[in-house]
Amino acid sequence: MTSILNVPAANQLLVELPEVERNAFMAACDTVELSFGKVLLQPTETFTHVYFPIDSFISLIVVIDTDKRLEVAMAGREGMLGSSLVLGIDEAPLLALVQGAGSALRIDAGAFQQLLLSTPVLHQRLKRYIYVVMKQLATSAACNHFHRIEERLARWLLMTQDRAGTDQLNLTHEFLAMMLGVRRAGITLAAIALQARGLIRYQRGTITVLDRLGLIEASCECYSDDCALYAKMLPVL
Amino acid sequence: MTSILNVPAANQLLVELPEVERNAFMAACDTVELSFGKVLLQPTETFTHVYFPIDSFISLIVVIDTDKRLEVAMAGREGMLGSSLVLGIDEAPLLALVQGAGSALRIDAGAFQQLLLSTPVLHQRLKRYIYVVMKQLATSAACNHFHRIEERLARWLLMTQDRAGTDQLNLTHEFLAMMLGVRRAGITLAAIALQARGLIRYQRGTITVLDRLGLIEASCECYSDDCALYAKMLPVL
DNA sequence: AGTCGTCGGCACGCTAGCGTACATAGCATG
DNA sequence: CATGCTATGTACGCTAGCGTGCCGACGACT
Repeated sequence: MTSILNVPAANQLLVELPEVERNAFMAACDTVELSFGKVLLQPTETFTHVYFPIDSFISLIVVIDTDKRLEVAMAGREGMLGSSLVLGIDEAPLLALVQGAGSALRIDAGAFQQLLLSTPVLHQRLKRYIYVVMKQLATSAACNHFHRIEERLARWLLMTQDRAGTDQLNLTHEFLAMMLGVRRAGITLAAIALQARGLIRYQRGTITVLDRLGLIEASCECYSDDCALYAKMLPVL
Repeated sequence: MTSILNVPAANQLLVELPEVERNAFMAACDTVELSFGKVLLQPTETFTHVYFPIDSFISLIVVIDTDKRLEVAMAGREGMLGSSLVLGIDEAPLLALVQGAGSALRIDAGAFQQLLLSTPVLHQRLKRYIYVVMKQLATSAACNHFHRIEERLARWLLMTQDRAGTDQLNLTHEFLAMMLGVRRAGITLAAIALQARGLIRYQRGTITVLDRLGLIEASCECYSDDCALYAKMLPVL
């Protein structure tokens, strides 16, 4: 268990807060464990809590027609689930699915909105985060449209690796297919190609990143662009 | 020229403001004419002004690789250009292109941020607008990925018609191709199909919507979904 | 009236990815 | 060790859309 003092630093949005804000935040939150596959929110559901992942991460998914799904954003230690509440809206826009098990800081939705009134630094930082997410959503739209499965897969693996903090990822082709909105067989082909290039290795539900730099080259620009934007808007001081 | 009293009602985000807020707003803004094709902002450029279209409308476009472009959002009388400033960020995330000539209310970026401090109703309304845009960006991502050109074209024409307020649209296939991120020839085929179904008629740069309801049926759900969300989050009282 | 640039129709072969189906192989479980 | 489930490999024909290039038609402008 992480010590109380370190916890706020574990989520990037919460680092470097002034003492007062940190204390107020810590008083209002608790730590929860998120288990893989858990649906935290269905679209249009009302937020009961806001989550700040520590070593867990969450997929945000657009659902069209039950069988047509597409991940459009990810929230791990660099982000949060519930940014709509920063805008004063308590309705979830997307399906939120726990994609990496682990812990997260959790705050009651009402308490969170209250808290924001007295924590201007945090508030400002979260607004910047929303901006980043918006731009990433726009980029994703173009990426999903223009880029090939192999590039998109590479990008997705990198994003996941960043959030999982390990080069071993527990993922099936089936799952990846849902995330990227493509056929399972399409993922298999792309994965074979990436493996042949020596960038990843995988077997029965486990993918290992072997060559991160190579994978970055194999991915579309969108990955680096996203990273650059985040670093620019939400620098870790 | 629209009368001063009516102007605030001309943009949907500005309707039903309390007297005080309306006056403060009117004092800070002026009316400008936007001409077709004008680039109001390049991505990463700094906002100098915020625009609230009256009968003009603006395309927000993701640019990847110069020749790969995709419209991801539209701002007409129902929206605004510069919502990032509501989040305190003065950087434009996307390319903003005037797609329909007409007039718009314009405010200096700094004055706008000042104004928001004393106009809570407007501020809240704009935050709701940002939420709507975010959800629309996510929907667009899925739409561009899953839906066929013909459906997307139908949707796009409907969205444009709503903002143009006329059933005659001045659009070339070339332009539409850029908006949807597809080939010009792809648009031609889709347009032929829609015309054959009696939903539209067109000739040399002009498209006329003949059967709006039919066009809604021909479009993907995304159109109605977007409309429904807007109506729910930003009702015109 | 003639000229010329723009707009739209169309056709070519090509690629990515689809839907589906079936076969193999790893792993857990009894 | 046998069984059975699940993950992966692969193959089939098919479709949407691509890149390109060419042609005709419209219409603005001299």
